[in-house]
Amino acid sequence: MSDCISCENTNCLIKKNLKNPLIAKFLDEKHTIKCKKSQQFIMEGAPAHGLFFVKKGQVKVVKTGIYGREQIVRFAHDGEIIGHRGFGPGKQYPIGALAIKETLLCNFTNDVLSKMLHEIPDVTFDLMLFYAEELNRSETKVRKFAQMTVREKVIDSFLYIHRKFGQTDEGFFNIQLPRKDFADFAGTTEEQVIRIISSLKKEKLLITKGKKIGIANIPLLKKEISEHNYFLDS
Amino acid sequence: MSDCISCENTNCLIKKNLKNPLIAKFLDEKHTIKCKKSQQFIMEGAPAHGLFFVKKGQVKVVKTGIYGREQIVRFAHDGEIIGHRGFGPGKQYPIGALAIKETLLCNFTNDVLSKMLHEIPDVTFDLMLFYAEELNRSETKVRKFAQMTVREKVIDSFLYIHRKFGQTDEGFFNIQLPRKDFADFAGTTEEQVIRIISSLKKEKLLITKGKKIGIANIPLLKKEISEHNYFLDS
DNA sequence: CGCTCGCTTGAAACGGCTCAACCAAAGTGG
DNA sequence: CCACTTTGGTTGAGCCGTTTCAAGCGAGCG
Repeated sequence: MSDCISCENTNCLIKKNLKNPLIAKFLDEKHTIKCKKSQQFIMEGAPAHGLFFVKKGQVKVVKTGIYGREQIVRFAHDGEIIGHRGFGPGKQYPIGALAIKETLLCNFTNDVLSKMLHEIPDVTFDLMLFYAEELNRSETKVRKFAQMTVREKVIDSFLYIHRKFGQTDEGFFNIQLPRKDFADFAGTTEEQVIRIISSLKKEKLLITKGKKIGIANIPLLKKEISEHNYFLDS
Repeated sequence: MSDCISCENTNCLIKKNLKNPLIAKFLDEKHTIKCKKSQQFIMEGAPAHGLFFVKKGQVKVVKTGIYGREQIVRFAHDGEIIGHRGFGPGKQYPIGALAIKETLLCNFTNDVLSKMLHEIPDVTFDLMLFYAEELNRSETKVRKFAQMTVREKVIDSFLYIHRKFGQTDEGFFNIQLPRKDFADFAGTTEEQVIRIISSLKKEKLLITKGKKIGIANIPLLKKEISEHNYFLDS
């Protein structure tokens, strides 16, 4: 079993409030779940049974859209929250979630969580701030999807992945994703992503080795999208 | 001055918690502001000085995007919150807001609000739920923008406006908006909106009279977008 | 060894945007 | 009160970016 005291995820909401004496009793009600690669642990539309924290691993959050087209909402790793949108009585999860690689999850049921939030205002406040930030990100994304060209959206996705997962010593992303996933995240097609990767390679902005992708020149790549876009973060 | 006790906006966060004895002292610190038509009361990028509630009126929330293109984030009317994304120390408003017609606003400064949230957990909890809902809406919108055709996006906007503002006895929207605003909301151009209005009129799904627009057949119009789209709300 | 899966490229078709001209209604000033 | 300007709405034509379809390639695996 995983205990929160020795956990290293300082960005975790629970970890932050660990000094609060009220929180201890809730920690006993936490479940730890182990997911294999590609295993789905939240089904879209299923009744919500609580909130997940990524203890260690990588997760993608997906949503089926029009024509059954898959949209990747976001990626998550250590310390991050998943399933927070299923919170509330009788709610269903509006998204699905699956492990990209072997992943350890902490789970609180809705009941436990609800009690915790009503008893510990600090946690509620932190969770509120988290929602507010997510909202920011999401609204920025709306703007991006509405106004960016496909090339810009793809570049933006690469920068997001790099910012979030970092790179290996060789300069490749610390996460393995098929081209299709980049497409589903950027909101375009696999072919477009491939074409753009090809041209970015020619422009010496990207490097690839098999399925692995890395950014060759971050400032220059950033410039590609920040030229006209005053300020977009996520 | 406007007092909350006689206020009719039962969906208002404050109104809901009015029975709470702790809330009274904060109400004295509320400011009431009157806005004329087209008057802007939140400037994008300005330091945030608090949260607004619409007491009575109609407001549009805008954001300048790429190439200075204006994006309408959402519309708001009686009882709704505006400027909630500027919450937090040293924050700036990420959006602008202006009155569509004469509007009455209630304003709490960040200081007052912050104290209130820390002292009254119920309000924090309600605000958290509000953020969660907004997040839902926003993420749905991401999906729409990513996958709908322009025609579908425009139809969807009309349904949103109708759902939110209702219609007059003659069957026109209870809000007056230029075509350009529909375009900025749906994420397209004025010309597209006009073309789609024209064809929807021919299909007997829409009626117009000058600038006024109304839906002739709601179920049929809904069917236009729900055909392939499993479930999209907002 | 042959099969499958993911990646890659080209060509064609489509949708949406831009530009430009035009019109109607409303507002303004002599 | 009429001519003039402005504002918002409307339509058509052409262009460009993106998607779709189709075919081919290479690596990995049973």
